[in-house]
Amino acid sequence: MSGEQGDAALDAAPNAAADGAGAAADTPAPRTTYRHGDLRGALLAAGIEMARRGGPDAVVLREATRQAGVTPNAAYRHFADRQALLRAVSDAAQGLAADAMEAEVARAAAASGVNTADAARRMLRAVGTGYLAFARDEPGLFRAAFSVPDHLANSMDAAKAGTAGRTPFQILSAALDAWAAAGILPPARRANAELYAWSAVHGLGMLVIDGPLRGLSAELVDGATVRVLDMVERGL
Amino acid sequence: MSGEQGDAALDAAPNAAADGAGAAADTPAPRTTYRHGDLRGALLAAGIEMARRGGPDAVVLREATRQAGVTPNAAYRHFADRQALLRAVSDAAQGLAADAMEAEVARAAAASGVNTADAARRMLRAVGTGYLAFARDEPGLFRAAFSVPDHLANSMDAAKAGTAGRTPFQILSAALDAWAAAGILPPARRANAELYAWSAVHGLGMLVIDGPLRGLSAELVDGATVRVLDMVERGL
DNA sequence: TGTACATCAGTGAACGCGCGTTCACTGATGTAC
DNA sequence: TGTACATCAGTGAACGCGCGTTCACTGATGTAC
Repeated sequence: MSGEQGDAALDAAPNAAADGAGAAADTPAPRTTYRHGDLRGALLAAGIEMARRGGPDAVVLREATRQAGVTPNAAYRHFADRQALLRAVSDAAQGLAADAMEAEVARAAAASGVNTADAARRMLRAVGTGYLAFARDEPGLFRAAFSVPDHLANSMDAAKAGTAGRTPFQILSAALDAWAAAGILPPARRANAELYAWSAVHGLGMLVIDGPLRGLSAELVDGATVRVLDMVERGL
Repeated sequence: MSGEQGDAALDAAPNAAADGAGAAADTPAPRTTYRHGDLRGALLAAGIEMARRGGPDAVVLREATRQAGVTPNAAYRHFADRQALLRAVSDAAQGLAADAMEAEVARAAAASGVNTADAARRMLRAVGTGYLAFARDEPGLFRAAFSVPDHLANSMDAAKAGTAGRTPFQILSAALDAWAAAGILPPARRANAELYAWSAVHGLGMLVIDGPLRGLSAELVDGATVRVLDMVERGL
C-alpha cells in the first residue's frame, strides 16, 4: 500500500510527476514498440493528472489508458481494478504533499537561529504552511491524497506499523518530536498531538477548497493560515 | 439557494426528514392518484436518504424518482437538474447539522450556571461537540452538507448577505459573539474567528470520517474532540 | 551462436449497466364564465 | 350549478454516453539448452 510510494512519479519534483513519468503521458503519441515500456508509470501519471484537475472522482481508468495510448483492458496488467489505481494515485499525491511540506521545512530551517525551541516552533509552522500551500495550489491532488474513501489503513496505524516513507503524518510527527525534545511540549501532551494539529490545518484546507468557505479571498486565507497556526501553537 | 432551507424536511427532528417528508419515500408503494401530492418533498427525502448512505456522490436523480414511484423525467418539474437536487439536499443536510448543534447547545445551556464567561465557553464547546457528533453519526450527510463542490455562495458571504436561517455558520457566529460579549474574546480577535474555530473541528471530522484517520477508535476520537476544543479555547 | 519455448504485455471486441436529459404526449385539476 | 378550458404534473419512450470489466487472442521478449 504505502510501499507504492517509491514510484518514479514521487522521486521527482512536484510537477515533474505529471509531465514525464514514463513515456507518453498526456499526448497519445502512437507507440512504435509493441510493449509500452512503462505502462504502469504512464497510467499512474495520467491518474495523477486527472486527480489534479478534478480530484479523486475524476480518476477514470479508461481515460488513463487512452492517455497512455493503450487498450482499456491493458490497465489490468498493472492494476487489479480502478480502486487500485486510485490508491496508487492517492499515495503519490500524499508523496507530493510531503514534498511541499519538506520544501517549506527546509526553507524554515535555513532561516532558523540556534535556539532549539524557536527552531522547533518554526518547523511546525512550516509543516502547516506547506500543507496548506499544497491544498491551495493543488486542491485536486489534496483531495486525492486525504479524502479517498476506503483507502486502507489510516495514517496512525501505518505509522505505528513502521511503514517506511516520508508521509505527511510522519513529517508532522517529527516536528512534534522536535517540540518535545526542545521542552516546549510536555510529555503528557505529546500523545496524539498529531491529531489536534492536523485537524486545524486540514479543516482550513478543506473548508477553503471544497467546503462552505470556497472562494474566500486569498488575503483572508493567508490571514487564516497564520491565525490557525497561532492557535495551534498556543493550544498545544 | 439557502432559501430552500425552509423545506418541510428541515423543520422536523433529524430523523423525521428521511422517513416521512411527503408521501411515499423509500417504499415505491404504487400511487393511487395521478398527482403525487408532494413529489418535490419525496425526491428531496430520497436524496437525503441517499446522501446519508453514501455522501453527495450517491445522490442519483433517477433513483430518487424510483423511490418516489415516478417516471425519471418527472423530477424535472421540481428540480432544474441533478445539481439543483443536490443543492437542496446539501441545504437540508446543513439544516440537520444545525439541529444537532442546537440540541447540544440547548443541553449545555440547561446545565450552565450564572457566570456569563463560563456559559459562553460552554456554548462554544457545545457547538463544536454537536458539529462533530453530527459528523460521526451522519458522515454521509456531513459530507453532503460541507463538501459539495460548486455549491454556490460560501458561508461567510451568505452570512454577510443577511440570508436568514439558522445555519451552522450562524450558530458558530452566535457563540463567538457570546464570547465577545462576555469579554473573553478581545474585539481585535473577534474578526473571522469563525474560520479558526471551524477549521479545527471540521478538520477533525473530515480526517476521521473520510480521511487518513478513518477507522480511528471511538475512544481516540472522543479524546481528540475534547483536546481539539481545548486547543481552540486556549488558542482563540 | 542458434533455436525452441514459456512468459506475459498488449489487442480487439464485446458485455451489461445506469446515468442525465429531451421529446411529444396525456390525464387530472381547478378556475372563469 | 354546470361546463369549457387553460394549466401543468406526470407518462412513455428514447437518446447518447462512458464507464468498469471480461473474454479469447496475438505478438514480442528473453531465457534454457
